[in-house]
Amino acid sequence: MVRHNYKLLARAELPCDTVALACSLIGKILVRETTEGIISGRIVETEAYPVGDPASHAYRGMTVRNRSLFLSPGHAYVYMVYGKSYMLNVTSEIAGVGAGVIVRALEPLEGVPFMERNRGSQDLRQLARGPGRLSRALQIDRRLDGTDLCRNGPLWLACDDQPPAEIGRSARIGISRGAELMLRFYVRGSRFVSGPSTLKR
DNA sequence: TTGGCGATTGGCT
DNA sequence: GCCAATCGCCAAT
Repeated sequence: MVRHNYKLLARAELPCDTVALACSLIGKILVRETTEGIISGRIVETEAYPVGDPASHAYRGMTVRNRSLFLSPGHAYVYMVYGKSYMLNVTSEIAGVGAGVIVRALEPLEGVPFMERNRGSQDLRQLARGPGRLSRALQIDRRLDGTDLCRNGPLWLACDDQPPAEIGRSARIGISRGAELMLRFYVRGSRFVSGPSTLKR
């Protein structure tokens, strides 16, 4: 088994600006620690939901559901859509300002057998391709809402010395309001990126 | 209290 | 490619 060498990402390394953070998170590593072991993957796709964005859950202010979005940078905001899929976001902007970045896809690194079991599939490409699949693979649900991703714990962010990937930019997937904004970032050429092929160039 | 609607997915054509 | 499933949220009643 490949041994991966990475270290906890310091909060100071995270751009405060939402769009800058979305771009910066490409290539970083998401680490899930369970009692069974480690599951990790490299982030290959993100989307920014900045201040003033009509598609942002924070657009109409703080509610019981979205309050984690208003935490300081580097916290988890986890919510459910369509009654079945959990979405993981990394908060941005200073505390009190609601904004964040959704993590949409991972390239699996460690704990692939756990991911296969959690997803009920052995298709490596599909294990964490898409925000709902990613959460299922890493056992992410509302219990992890508000988690500090810049501290060792059940879920955290890491970086290694892998050279930066070539990053593509496009419109976001699956939204109606603010659909024209180019706020999606992804690794060009990665087969682990979600969405139609027209959004991978 | 209620009804419309998702930052999706998986199955079927 | 198309579409139903599924349920918590929240704006409007």
